[in-house]
Amino acid sequence: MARNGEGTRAAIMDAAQALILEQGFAATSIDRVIDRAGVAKGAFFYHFPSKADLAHALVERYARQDEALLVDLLARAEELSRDPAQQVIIFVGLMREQMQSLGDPSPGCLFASYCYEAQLFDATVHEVIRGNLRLWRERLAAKLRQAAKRRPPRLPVDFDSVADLLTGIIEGAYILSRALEDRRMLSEQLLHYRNYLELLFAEH
Amino acid sequence: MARNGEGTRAAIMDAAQALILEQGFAATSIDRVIDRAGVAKGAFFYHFPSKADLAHALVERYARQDEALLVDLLARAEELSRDPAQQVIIFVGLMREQMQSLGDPSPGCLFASYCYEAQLFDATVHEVIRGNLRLWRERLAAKLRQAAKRRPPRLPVDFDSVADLLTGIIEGAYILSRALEDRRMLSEQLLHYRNYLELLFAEH
DNA sequence: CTTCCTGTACCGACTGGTCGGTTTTTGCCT
DNA sequence: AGGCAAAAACCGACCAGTCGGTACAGGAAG
Repeated sequence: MARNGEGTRAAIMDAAQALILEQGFAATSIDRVIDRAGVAKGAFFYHFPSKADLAHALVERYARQDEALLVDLLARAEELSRDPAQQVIIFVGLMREQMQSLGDPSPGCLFASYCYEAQLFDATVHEVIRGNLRLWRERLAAKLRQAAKRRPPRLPVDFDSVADLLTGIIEGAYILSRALEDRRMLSEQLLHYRNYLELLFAEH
Repeated sequence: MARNGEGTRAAIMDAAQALILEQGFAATSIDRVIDRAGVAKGAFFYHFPSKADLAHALVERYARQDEALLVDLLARAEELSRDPAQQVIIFVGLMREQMQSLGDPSPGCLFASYCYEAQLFDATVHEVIRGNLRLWRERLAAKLRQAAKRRPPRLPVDFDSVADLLTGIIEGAYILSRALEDRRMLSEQLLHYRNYLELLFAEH
């Protein structure tokens, strides 16, 4: 490995992802990516055969980080309580912590960015996104079903749908936080999801 | 007015909006817009001085339709019940009807599309979006405050934030419905918002 | 005559992508 | 230890095509 292969590759991907979240994939030219990353054009096409391959590499990396976050927070929540309902509520709290620790740049989700430029990406890219969304649904819905066994919810709900609601609220809050330039949006909106669960699984 | 000025203008805007929701603003070239609209390039630049002006005209039209929908559904909800809490719940139900009546193309919100290509638009465009989001917040929060006077919520909540939750859930559901190719997402997710309100304002 | 368009030809800037060549690191031979 | 070729990592000029936008002559409808 001459020089710093992985480092350069990561620098290109970091620059590209930041630019894509600011202005979308189509408007993010390779020239601007390599300018921001501080590398030449040859370096880009050494690491990525085409711009489409960059898109694919980015969504796969993002999906891996996303899955790792899910697994990590879920494991921590499971250690902090024995009650499944409490575990989900704690999980939401940990997500709020996570969201608040995000840096200055207006936050955004690469999945959502891709979804609003859907036609630019091939089926394999969309399959990565779909797979991750289904993973969140499955993991959370399983917990919710456990919770419902101990204490039936006060309203009849589809647990897959309640699980989807969390990711939906997060995606929606990203958009609101960008449009209204209010970074507290994420944690405020997640609080309502927590409220909803608490009311659903309230005793009596 | 020779020929059909407003008709051509609308045809261009319809074609552009459809393309933008499929692939984003940057990837939507003027050539493809006029091709889809069935007009010549001269016609485009007769109606719009630049592509940026098209973006502005589109967001303003979308905002007007959005505001009209809000006012209409709210008025209908107010006629269907005297209780403010019930009015909001009915309003959510009317929104679900509205969402289900949307046509075949995977639905999306122009505001969200613009937000994920934020840097391509000037401040006036973003101000239109912000204004509309704030309008929804104000109108809904006012209703929620009325509801809270009659029956205090079971959990302490910020009503502006609860109002934002509705738009947030809708935006999130748009993304989920696109990513998972499931058109029922919109109405399912809105049902949870309704549940949340019912639990918040439940008697006893 | 004005308004609303068509059609085509054109411009400079920028796009994704190619390519020949250069530098750096590594593994191997002596 | 020193030398050396090959592979890996990178550079930057260059290409064909597309982009937003201009220009303008002409035609159809009110």
